[in-house]
Amino acid sequence: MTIHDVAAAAGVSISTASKALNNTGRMAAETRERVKRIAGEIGFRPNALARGLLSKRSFTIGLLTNDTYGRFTLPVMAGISEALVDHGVSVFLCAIEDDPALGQIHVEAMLDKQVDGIIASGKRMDRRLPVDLSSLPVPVVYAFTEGTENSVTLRSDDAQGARLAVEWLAKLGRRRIAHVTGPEDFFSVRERASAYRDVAGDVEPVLYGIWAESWGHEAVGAIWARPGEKPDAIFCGNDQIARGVVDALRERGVRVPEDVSVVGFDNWEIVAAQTRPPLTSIDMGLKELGREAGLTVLALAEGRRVEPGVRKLPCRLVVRQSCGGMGPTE
Amino acid sequence: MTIHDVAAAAGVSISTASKALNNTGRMAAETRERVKRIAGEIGFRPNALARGLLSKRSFTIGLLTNDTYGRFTLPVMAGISEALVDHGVSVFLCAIEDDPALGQIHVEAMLDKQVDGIIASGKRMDRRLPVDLSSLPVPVVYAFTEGTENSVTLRSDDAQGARLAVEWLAKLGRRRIAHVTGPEDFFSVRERASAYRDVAGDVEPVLYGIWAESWGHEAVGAIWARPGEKPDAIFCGNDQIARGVVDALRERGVRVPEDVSVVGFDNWEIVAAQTRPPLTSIDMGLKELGREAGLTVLALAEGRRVEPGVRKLPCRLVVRQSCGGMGPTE
DNA sequence: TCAAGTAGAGAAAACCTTTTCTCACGTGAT
DNA sequence: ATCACGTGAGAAAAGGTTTTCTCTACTTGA
Repeated sequence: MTIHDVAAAAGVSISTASKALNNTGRMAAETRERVKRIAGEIGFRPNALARGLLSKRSFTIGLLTNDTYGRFTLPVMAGISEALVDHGVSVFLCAIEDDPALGQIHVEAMLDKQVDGIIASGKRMDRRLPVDLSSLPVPVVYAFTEGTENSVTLRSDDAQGARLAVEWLAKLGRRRIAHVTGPEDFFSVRERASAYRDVAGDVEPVLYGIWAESWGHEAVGAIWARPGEKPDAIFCGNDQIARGVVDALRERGVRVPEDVSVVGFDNWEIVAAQTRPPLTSIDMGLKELGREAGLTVLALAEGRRVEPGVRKLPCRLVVRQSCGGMGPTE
Repeated sequence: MTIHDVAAAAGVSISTASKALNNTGRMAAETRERVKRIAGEIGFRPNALARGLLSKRSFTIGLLTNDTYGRFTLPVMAGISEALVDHGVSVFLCAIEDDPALGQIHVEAMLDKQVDGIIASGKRMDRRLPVDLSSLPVPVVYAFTEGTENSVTLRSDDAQGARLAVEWLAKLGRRRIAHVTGPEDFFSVRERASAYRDVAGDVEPVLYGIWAESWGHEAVGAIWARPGEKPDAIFCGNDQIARGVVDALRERGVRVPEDVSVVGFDNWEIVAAQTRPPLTSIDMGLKELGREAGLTVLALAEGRRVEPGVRKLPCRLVVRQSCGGMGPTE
């Protein structure tokens, strides 16, 4: 089923068939219509390989990630795919763990297949993928992972997200807002903590730990073991910690949200929705991040110029029940 | 950087260069070596599009899924990729939600790109993808989703998995084993329940509900509200339910695993490992499933014959701490 | 010394599509 | 009647690779 068959069936030459189908060239309107109709009838679909060979565009991009869980990559992937499917672009997903050799293999396989571009993603914004993408013959966009000098990098605005959370708590009348978060060596952690400090002041401490429920438990233990006034809100570094915090509070007889409001970060449905009460959380908009990354790499592939540098996309607050209050006012 | 360049640099014709690089044809060993060396030096990599155009093999396959979360698809994907990367095959991931139109678009895009085959996967083994793959010009393998008549379908052996769980509980001395599981209209649920019944007998009931922690809570409430003897073990339909069960038991002062052993299903790290105590669970071996699916579709693509029908892959028990006892004896 | 055979290497076709160039024919103007 | 021009359509090249066929020159055996 090639364009030869279409041409033969329509009684025209291959070139005429091609021009008819692509709406190019000059020809009688009747001819064009006839070719199109016949192509439709016999179900002709052009071979993308042949087309790509000539046009230097394969309508294919690669998504490289070391995020095994897919916690971050999957929403990003969904966004990319959603944005690009309309442009006829398909996406190679390459999970490379943290193996440089595997990364190299995948990158080479993609280059051989003439991908129009590569999006690099990861599980942590301040770490590089274990493979050098800085001098590839195709454009590269970094999404949710550290990019190289002069590259296009997309990330969520953690500071803005943190502010959103703390301001929401403040708006609900909370004054003693604590912050329980992940390891301090994460850039996101420092950024969120700093924004938290700006809005919440010095009333309560920042507790650094690990990204686990158990740490949320522990942190509540530590705070409530302390003499003096207790916090009336806890802003958590992610939803898992928040879940640990909520569970620990409940076990200790502290009511959420009546006595203490809790906000999580990530809006990881599976955690946030299953917590009792369900968590109000900050959504990093990973799908939008993916969409932007997809459109950006496409623009670069088409030769359009894109300003290099880091672009931060806004987070948004998702209100559930762990804070009390009504929906967001904005 | 094409084979032209290699030929020119080596002072041979294109055909000789090609034959040298592919270890085909007749030529002086010295010539072959020289061409190879030069190709390596100038970093020549053959254009897969041109190669595919001729060979009718694109070394590309598609993974179609409607599993948005990626809970099931991601491990399957990892297995596929792991198995196929050695063969130079890259994988298009297409998330089609439950949208037939979107599915159609993705399938057509993949066919245009001349994929060598398609693997269909889903979030539920007894449901079809919302797109008909029964008469495609490329081989199709179904993994963790219902296939069509005469297709190759891979699934996990839920009955065997359930037996594994219940036998483990029995081996630990548990005699009153209850089963709290998901909606009865799931095939897996019925299969697991039936295997449970075979091994555990009629001592305790099967409680059907939904796939959520809250149902685990509720179920414990219902069981403990009942007069008479309580179960000494609960086999749960998935890890989320198991987590709800464990939490509910703890809240009620029932000790896990001392008083009641709990086994989950899915071995979803993020749930199983964060539960207190961490869940012993049944792993469906999704990565192996993916690996098998990958190798199978590759075999079909290469024209090798594969027996159609349903192939069940074994589950395995992953021991953590929610049952007591030591590691598995087998 | 000549015929037959073989090793080594190149020419050309094929894969499928797009695009540029060329050509034939008909129309309108002079 | 001749010229210029526009219209419609086909021929051919290009893209990068593989594969089959062809050709030359040399080796071997008689």
